[in-house]
Amino acid sequence: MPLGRVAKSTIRIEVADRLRQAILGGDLLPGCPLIETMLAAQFQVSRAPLREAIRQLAEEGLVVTVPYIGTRVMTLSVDDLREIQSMRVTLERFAFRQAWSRRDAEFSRELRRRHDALTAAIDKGDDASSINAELALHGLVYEASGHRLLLRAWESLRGKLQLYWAAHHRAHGSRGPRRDSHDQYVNLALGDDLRAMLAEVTSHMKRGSEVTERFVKSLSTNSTEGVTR
Amino acid sequence: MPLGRVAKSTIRIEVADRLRQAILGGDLLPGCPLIETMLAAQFQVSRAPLREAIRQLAEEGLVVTVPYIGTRVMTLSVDDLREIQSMRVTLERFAFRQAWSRRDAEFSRELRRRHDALTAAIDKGDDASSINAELALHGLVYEASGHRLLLRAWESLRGKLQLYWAAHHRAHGSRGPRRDSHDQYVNLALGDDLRAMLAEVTSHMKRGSEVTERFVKSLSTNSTEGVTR
DNA sequence: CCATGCAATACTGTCGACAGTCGACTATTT
DNA sequence: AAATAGTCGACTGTCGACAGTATTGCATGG
Repeated sequence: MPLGRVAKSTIRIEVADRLRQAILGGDLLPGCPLIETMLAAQFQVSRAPLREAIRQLAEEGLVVTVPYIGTRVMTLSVDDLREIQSMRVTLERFAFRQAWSRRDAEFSRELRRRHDALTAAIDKGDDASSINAELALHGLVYEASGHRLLLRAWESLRGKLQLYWAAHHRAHGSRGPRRDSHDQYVNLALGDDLRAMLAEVTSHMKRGSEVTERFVKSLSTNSTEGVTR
Repeated sequence: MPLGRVAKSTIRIEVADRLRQAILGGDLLPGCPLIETMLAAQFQVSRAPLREAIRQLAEEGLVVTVPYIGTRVMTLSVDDLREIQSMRVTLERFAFRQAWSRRDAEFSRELRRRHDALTAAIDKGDDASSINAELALHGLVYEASGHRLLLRAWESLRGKLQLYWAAHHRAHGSRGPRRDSHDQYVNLALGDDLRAMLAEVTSHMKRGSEVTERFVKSLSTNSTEGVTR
C-alpha cells in the first residue's frame, strides 16, 4: 500500500477550496462582493490566509479584485461566454488529437462509466450532479491527453463554465441536457474516425452554446443593477 | 478619450512585477529558492504583500510552492517545453483564425513595426531585446484577435517561453534567431491565404522548438544538483 | 430643488510579532 | 561504525492591530 501523504493542508488552501465551492455552487452569486472581514469571521480565521486565497481565485479568474475597492465574484457577459465556448472547442479538439493514439481499454471503460453517470444523473433529475457529470465526461479526454498544461487550461475553463451553467440552472430550474445528447460524442470517441470526432466536438458545442447564450442574453436584459458595493 | 484609472499601484502589484521581471530576466534562476524574509528585507516591505505576490506568481506558473517547505522558481524539463510548444501552435493557429477577418491597416502597420524592431535587435546583437521583440511580434495576432481569454492564455504561455529562452541565452550567449526567420511569417500574415498562414505557424514553431529542445536536453544531462533548499 | 464640499464610516492594504513545521546536525545506542 | 533518537535553527503559516483609501450621507450654498 503506497500510504500517500497525510494531506497536510493549510488554512489558505482550505479556504480557497471552500470559497471556490461556494462560488461554483451558487452560494456566492456573480457580482456578489467578497468582504474580507466578514468571510474571515465566518471561517473563523484571520484575514491573512483569506486574502491569499482570494488572490489565488483572482488569478484563476473566478473573482475580480480592484485595489482599495474590493473583490467580487466574476459577472457573466455574452462575450465572455462566446470566448469560453470558442476556446473550449479549440482546446478539446487539440485534446482529442493528443489523446487519440493513447486511448486504451481503461479509457473506454472510464468513458462509458462517466457517460452512464451522466445519464443516471439526468434520469434522476439531479441537475447539480448532471452538470458535474457532464464536466467530468468532457474532462476525460484532457486527462487522457497526458498534456499537463492542457489539463490545467481545461480546469481553468471548467470553473468558468460551471459558473455559467450553475447560473443557468438557478434561473431555469433545469439546465436540461437531453438524455441522448452525448451518445454520438461517446460513440465517436470510442471509434476510429478522428476527423468525425473533431467535427462532432465542434458541432456538439455549437449546439450547447446556442442554448446557453440565449439564456445569458435574456439575463443581461433583466439585470441592470450595478451592485453599488 | 476613455480616461482610464490612474494606475494606482499597491505594494503587492509592484512586488509581483519586480519578481516576475527578476525571474524572466534571469536574476532568479530556475530552481532558485525564494526566501520570504530575505526578499521582504530586500524590497523593504513586510512579508504580507510579498506573500500575496508570490501566490500570484504561483498561479501564473512561474514558481512552485510547497506548504511549509517554500517556494522556488519553476524548473525546466523537456516535457514541459514540448507541451508549451504544442500548446502554442494550437493557440496561435486559433488566434489567426479569429484575427484574420479583423486585420486592418493598423494591424499591418504594427506588424511591420514589430518585425523591424526584431530585425534591428538582431542586427544590433542585443539578445535580450531580440527575445522580447520576437515575443512582441507573435503577440500581435493575439491582441488583434479581440479574444481576451485567448490573449490571457498567451500571456501565461509567454512567461514560460521567456523563461526557457532566457536560460538558452545565458547558456549559449546567443539564442540566435536568424535575421530572416520571420520574413515568411510576416508576409503570410499580411497576405490573403489563411491556410498557408496556419501551415507556416505550425512549421515555424516546429523549426524553433527543435533548436530549443536540443538545448534543454543538453541542460538536463549536466544539471544534476537538487538545490538543497 | 440641485449642485458642491465635507465629515463619517467601512473596507482594503500593510505591518510586526508569534506559533508551527521541516531539515540538518549532534548525540547516543547497538 | 551504522542506525536511531533527540535537539536546534531557519523558514513558513497565522494572527491582531494600525494606516490609508473610497464611498456614503449630510450639511451648506446657489
